[in-house]
Amino acid sequence: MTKPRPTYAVIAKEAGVSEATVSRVLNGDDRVDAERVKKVLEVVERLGYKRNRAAAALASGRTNLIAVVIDDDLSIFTDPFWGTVTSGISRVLMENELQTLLMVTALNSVDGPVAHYLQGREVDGAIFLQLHKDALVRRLAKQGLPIVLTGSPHAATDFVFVDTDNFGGGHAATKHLINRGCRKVAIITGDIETVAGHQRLDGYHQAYRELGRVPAKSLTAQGDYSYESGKQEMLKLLESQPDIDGVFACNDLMALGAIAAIEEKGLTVPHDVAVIGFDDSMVAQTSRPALTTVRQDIVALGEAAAELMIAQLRNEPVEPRILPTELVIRESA
Amino acid sequence: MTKPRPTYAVIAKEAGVSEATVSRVLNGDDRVDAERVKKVLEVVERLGYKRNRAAAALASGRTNLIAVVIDDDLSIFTDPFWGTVTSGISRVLMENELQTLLMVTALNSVDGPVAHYLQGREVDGAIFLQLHKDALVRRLAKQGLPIVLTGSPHAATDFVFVDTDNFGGGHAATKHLINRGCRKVAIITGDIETVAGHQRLDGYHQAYRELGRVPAKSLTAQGDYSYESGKQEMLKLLESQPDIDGVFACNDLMALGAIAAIEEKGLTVPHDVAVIGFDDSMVAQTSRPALTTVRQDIVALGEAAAELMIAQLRNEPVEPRILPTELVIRESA
DNA sequence: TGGTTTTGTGAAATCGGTTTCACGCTTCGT
DNA sequence: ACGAAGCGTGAAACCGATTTCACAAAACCA
Repeated sequence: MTKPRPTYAVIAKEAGVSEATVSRVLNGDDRVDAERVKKVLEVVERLGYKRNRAAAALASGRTNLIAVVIDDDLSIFTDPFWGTVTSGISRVLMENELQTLLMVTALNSVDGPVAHYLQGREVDGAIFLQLHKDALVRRLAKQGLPIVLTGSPHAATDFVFVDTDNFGGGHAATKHLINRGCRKVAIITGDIETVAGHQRLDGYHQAYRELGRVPAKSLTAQGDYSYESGKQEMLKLLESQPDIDGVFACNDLMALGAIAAIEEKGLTVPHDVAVIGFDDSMVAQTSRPALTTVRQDIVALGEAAAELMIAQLRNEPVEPRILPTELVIRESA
Repeated sequence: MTKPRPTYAVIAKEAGVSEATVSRVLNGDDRVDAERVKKVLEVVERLGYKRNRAAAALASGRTNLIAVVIDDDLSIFTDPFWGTVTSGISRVLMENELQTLLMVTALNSVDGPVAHYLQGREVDGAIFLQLHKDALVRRLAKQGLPIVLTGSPHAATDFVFVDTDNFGGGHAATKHLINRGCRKVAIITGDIETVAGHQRLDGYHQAYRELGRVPAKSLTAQGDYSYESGKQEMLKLLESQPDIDGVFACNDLMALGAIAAIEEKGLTVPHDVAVIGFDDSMVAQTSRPALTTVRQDIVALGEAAAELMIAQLRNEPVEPRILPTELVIRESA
């Protein structure tokens, strides 16, 4: 019923060459007689040959597998972000004959099963989504495993990474609020611990600085990227400073929370207070008022990560990549 | 710098047994002398041995890889659903020493690279997200590849699948609307081609039937799961039948569209028209009014899929699994 | 007690590619 | 024109596990 798949032995015999030559042809070694190449390819085609990856991996030490590691802190359960990035990664890898090994796990320990797995040369490289405790990544890098991070690393390390231009996005958002006439622009940050969070805040400061002004400390509220936190922080801001007329929330969810808070206070968006979010997630398009927000191209982020990985595998020089953002103007600001 | 990882040869020598015995110990073969087992495990521990999967795969024919195949029709780019399912799958697989191979691709052809890959025994099984053209799946199944589908298959095949109780969800939603006093309940369906879409519609009909009534055909509008379609269909419904006082939209996005349409007509939700969605996605919690919706446990769906796959690999009997839904009552109905 | 079955074990074959190496032949430099 | 270098090629070693098979020792049976 299941006829055995052909092997090099069969192909070689059929084509009248050695197995070594078959291997050369199939791996694109160019110093093989053109006639033989043709012959081998013809046989391969005719027999519908498919290389056995396990055997190839064993012999060559290359698995053609790239791990995509996602820290399982529940964010994946509700945030479409990671799935989107991953799909971008996967597509590009696949185009380059690489497979995506997905690892969703709690990465707290430097010694968990994932760590073991990655150290075992079971994959040719690893792409980390979100920044994890450096320890593991650093160790893997030292072992020579090609690594790409999404999101800027904490310290000024020489890790290869891709990231959205958080600074530019924060700057553009704040600038837009100022340009449309806002005099007192607050910011609701996300987790300040993350580099992305800090960069968006820096962008906000920069926009103020360009005006020759410095935003009052009291205009900075710290949320945690949740709807609820956006609402609470906005309420607090408005109570202490009722004349706030613009808010940059560091993600869309908090922006929506902020809008809820503003309307609860009897004010309207954007007339009394203009609001800008970050991400251009699905909620931004469907909310009312529709949310003005900073769009980041998430698929492109994944694609860039994959491309950097591939470049590393080819021993090409690689530079970190910062992807531009785009301000999407809707109704809220 | 990189010290070579130990192999069976080393372990065997160190423990004073044969490689065959090492293999037996590490694969849980129980007919090995207890003393030797202990000795081998001790050496394995001491040397930090990690099995080389490529070699194991080559020798045994088992790869310990399970493919998760996602049809790349853009839905993944915006819908958190698939990422969530996948994370559930991945977690359970990993707990069982299986790895998740992610394949995001256009599956239209029965002959694309993915098809080749899956046919090449490069994975031990495949989990399909969304129902694809049966042809490929059927072929793979015939070849003996263990398969699990998420979502009910079209025909009454004997595929193993997991699905949400779409019928029950549709029924519960409609029932709730009727119970709260709605006299004329419309439905905005999703893609009627999909089984899930049909089942939700059936649930709606069943709820009516239990009242001894039959819903007018004109109360059924067909959307495509997008916000825009929900809005358009609702507008049309209200124009032809202004006395509609309840709507069951087959997903949250269309429910939000419907709400927008209703309010545009100068009516209020839920006072004039009550609205229920499906999914309990993030937008349901953050919309105003907060959306009453049918929650499906998406992570559980993934976990169930993985469990069914594992059962198949163990040659245990498997039954399709239908997961219950839960009506989450918020403000819109 | 003689013979048959069970049990634990190791030697060796095996999985299916990749890669090293040596060899013969062609090309090049002087 | 002669030795050196380069090129294409196949034989064979190799990657690191699993699995078959044969065998000795122990357990079982009548």
